[in-house]
Amino acid sequence: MTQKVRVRFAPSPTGPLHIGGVRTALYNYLFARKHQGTFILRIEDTDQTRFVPGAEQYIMNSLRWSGIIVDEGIEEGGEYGPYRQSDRKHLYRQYADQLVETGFAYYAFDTPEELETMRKQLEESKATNTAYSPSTRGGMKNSLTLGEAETKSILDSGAPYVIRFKMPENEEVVATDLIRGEVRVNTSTLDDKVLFKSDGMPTYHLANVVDDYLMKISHVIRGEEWLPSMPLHVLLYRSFGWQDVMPKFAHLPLLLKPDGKGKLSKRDGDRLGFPVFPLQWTDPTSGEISSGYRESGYIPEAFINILAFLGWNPGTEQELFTMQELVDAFSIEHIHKAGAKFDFEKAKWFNHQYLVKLSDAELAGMFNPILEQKGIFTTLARVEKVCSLVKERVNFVKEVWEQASYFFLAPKDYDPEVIKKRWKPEIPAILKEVTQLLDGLNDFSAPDIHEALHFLLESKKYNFGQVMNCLRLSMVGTSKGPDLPVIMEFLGKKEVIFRIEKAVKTIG
RNA sequence: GGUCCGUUCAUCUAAGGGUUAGGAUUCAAGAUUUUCAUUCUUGCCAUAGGGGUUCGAAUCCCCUACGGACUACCA
Repeated sequence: MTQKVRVRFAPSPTGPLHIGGVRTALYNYLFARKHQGTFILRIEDTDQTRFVPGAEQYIMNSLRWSGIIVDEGIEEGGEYGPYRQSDRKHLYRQYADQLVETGFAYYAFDTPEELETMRKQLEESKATNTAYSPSTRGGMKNSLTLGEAETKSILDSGAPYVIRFKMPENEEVVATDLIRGEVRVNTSTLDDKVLFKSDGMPTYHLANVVDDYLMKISHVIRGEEWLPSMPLHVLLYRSFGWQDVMPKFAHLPLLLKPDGKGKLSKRDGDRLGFPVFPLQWTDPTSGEISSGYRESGYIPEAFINILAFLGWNPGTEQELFTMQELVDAFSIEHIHKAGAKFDFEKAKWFNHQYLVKLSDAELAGMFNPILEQKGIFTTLARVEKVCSLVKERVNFVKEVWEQASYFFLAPKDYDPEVIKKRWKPEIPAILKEVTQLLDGLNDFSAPDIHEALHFLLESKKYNFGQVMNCLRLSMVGTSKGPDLPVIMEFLGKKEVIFRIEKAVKTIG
């Protein structure tokens, strides 16, 4: 790589960023870091009608939570700013003018109604290309058909106009995509795209090419939905005379809806049973709330790991990667060509792997607020102990409570299945013996409890599994959880005896 | 409709002319455990179809089917 790597993530702030967008940002970021390059965040807000308050901040917050660090952007600054296209408005006009002057673009004055009529007529006549194009522009109202004088007078009158790209006729455009190879398209299937809108703003196509040029972007890594416009962009670079510094293109496979059809979209919200947004989002107009990965209890590192593997793989059998490991392993060659469906089950597994790797103190720090919400205030040491005992059995922090409530509260009711299977008529008497035995222990520690229990049950030849399970039922309310003596040590002698007596009284 | 892109287990994917087509998740069974979970072992499950090229094809070529994207003065 001779040229310095500069890549950009260029979302449009029309709502919350969904996970496909985060993945695009991630791949750009990994590529930049891998090559000691620069990762730029550029906001593409040239469509004023689709402005959504809060969306821009949401995008920046999402990247930050994900651990994707922006080098140049609105908040970070940089030599190539501003990084919001609406703040660059004054820049684009001259480039559109340049193309008109050099004959690569022209003015068009057709009204929306006239365009609609043209399309209808073309459809009826079964034309293969129903667009504003070399074959149709001759019948429309534009500077090509009206002549210089009339064009000038319309322009001077202040009438609305757009600037369109003058698509060459019947020319084969060859463009190279780093993931898919050469893509060939004949310009006769393309159209005279609007470059500059009547509201004074550029369209995506113009702004994108101009900004990538001005910001010295080396690689354009974006979603596959842009593949069809790559030929147009290549032609724009050529028309500007920038072909020598044109960035390389890589079009990422799409993230698909898991239930089958189509690319994942913002509207999928929570319909599929999992979040499509990194952070929770409240729609500013409807007030509708969409859940986020952060609020659902995903660990950011796990979230990134999951996303990284949707469309890319390291070529080895390693699956758990830190961000730095992803940077080291990443390469565009290993990006898969086909779209990927999100696998919710595997996402849970990933989160479990990261949750288990958390230290007890870290997990306790995340679980303690939930405990306090339940009205339980205890020492951090005890919370850590509980976390260490249950973390293997949960996928999310919020599940810790379900697995650990009995450490803090005596069971209210007892699993009828377990009662039916284990609670025999002789049990209350045996538990009475157990109570006396435990009461006599000086050191109420797990090893001592363990030893005493074994001694009693073996010497009296009691059914080990039966008694232990009833004891567990008394402590936990069902047959689950870690080693029983460990639970009992945690609860303490007084509470243990209380729970045994309560169970005997309740179950009978 | 047109243009372009794609297609390996249910899902994410490996194998870039020669492997019993590998791994992971899910699911099932077993082991371990007083229980549940973890863990470990085992199992089930795939090259869309058809033609070529080749000694040999998941891999290269063509056709078909299916899927997707795009086709706005949206990005």
